[in-house]
Amino acid sequence: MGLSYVEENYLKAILKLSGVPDGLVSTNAIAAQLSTSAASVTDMLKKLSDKDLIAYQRYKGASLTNAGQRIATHLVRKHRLWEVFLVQTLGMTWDEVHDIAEQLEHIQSDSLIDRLDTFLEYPKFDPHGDPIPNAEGKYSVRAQVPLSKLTEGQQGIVIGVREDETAFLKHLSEKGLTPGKMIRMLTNDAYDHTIRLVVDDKELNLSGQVASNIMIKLK
Amino acid sequence: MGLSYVEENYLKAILKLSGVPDGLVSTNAIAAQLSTSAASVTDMLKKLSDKDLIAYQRYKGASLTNAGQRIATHLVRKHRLWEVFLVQTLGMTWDEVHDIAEQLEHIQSDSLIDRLDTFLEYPKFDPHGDPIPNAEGKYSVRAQVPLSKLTEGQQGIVIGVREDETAFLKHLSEKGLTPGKMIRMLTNDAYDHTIRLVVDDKELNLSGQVASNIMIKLK
DNA sequence: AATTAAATTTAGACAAATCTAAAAATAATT
DNA sequence: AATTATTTTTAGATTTGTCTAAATTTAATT
Repeated sequence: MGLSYVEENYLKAILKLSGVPDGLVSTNAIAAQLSTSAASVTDMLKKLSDKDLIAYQRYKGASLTNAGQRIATHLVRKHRLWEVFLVQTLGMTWDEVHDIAEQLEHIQSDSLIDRLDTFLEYPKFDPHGDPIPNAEGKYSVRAQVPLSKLTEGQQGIVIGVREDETAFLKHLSEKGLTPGKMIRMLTNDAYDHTIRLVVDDKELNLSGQVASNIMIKLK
Repeated sequence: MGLSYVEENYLKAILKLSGVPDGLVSTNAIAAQLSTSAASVTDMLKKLSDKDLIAYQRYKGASLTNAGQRIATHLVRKHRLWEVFLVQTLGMTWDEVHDIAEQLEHIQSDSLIDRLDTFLEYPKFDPHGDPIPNAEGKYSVRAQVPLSKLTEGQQGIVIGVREDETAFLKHLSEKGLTPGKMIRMLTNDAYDHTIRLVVDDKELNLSGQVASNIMIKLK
């Protein structure tokens, strides 16, 4: 028997939050990520622990087991392959595909995903610039740096963003900051974290906050 | 707020069973269709009736309201468009797509379905030969007759089947009876309902039961 | 028409996933 | 170290969809 939609979302959330400190993800962090209550998270952590998909200790936090990581990574693979399909094959825009892929990632069929991968010609990155794990769960890497780290005069290409909120992506689209765009840094003020840059021969201001979520491949 | 996965399946089941008598679908018929208990069906019928998606009278049966029919027809449209995608674009076989489409039909995004329809170039029939409702819910019709009605010497093309059980479809695939195939009737015994016909220059026997579920377009 | 059979509904219970409010454990501050 | 604040867990209730068993209604038979 497979996992429920909900269980899968918990595993994905834990994977997403696993980047931090010692790999232990807190109850509150998961609750925030999934917009649910801490009490609900505790219940589910027990359940996933019983299934040996996470290692969990009361009051300490949780981390994925190998089995849990395999499942979560496969979900990421499916999500990102579907995003490529939606943008590349169906012509949707960059900022409207996340919520649909969030549904499509739960479709159960390995044969379907293998064939989709083949049809799309084995893409390595999704439309937001994030790497797509292969069938064995391995990621490709690409040298990238947050836009906020660039110094005056440096140039590069937008390859992706770290957030996937629709509002944020729409905001960037309106400014012309979509993957593939060439940019050049004009001023990057170290004190008030305000940034000024050039895209498509137009000058643009950004907050340091926003800039730290835009990933650049240096030229 | 949209409907749940389960509610959608009930509406689809009622639509599927609506062909019969006076359009009233019985509790037991729905229970059999969905492999659930009659008691569960009764509960759900009340719920769908409260939402004005079906007209329901205790002990009498249920029928779809206009609103319910619209939703159910849209589900059928999504299911069949996805089947075309799976076969035509991803190269899956005729007999393995039903269960996957059963999941995909619940994905919520009108924009996605419109674009899929465009990408597939507005197909009118799915790989099993069933008509695909357009965005307004209208079906195309195609003159067709069950294989069991053909008389000796008549020829035609297989355009679809009535069943969608994987085992049944696999059985037909093995015999070479897939949509598009030209067939010619040899003998159709009115008494023991046994049929003999030619496909791909090979002779074949079929039971009347099986033949009545294979639809033919006469030449 | 009375009885039997079948279909349908009600009653009560259960599992999954969620919530709020209160209790317990851990972390931070004075 | 003692107190306060934060985080996490427990307790108990709720919703959705399901089930079995019993009661009721409708249909079929004798």
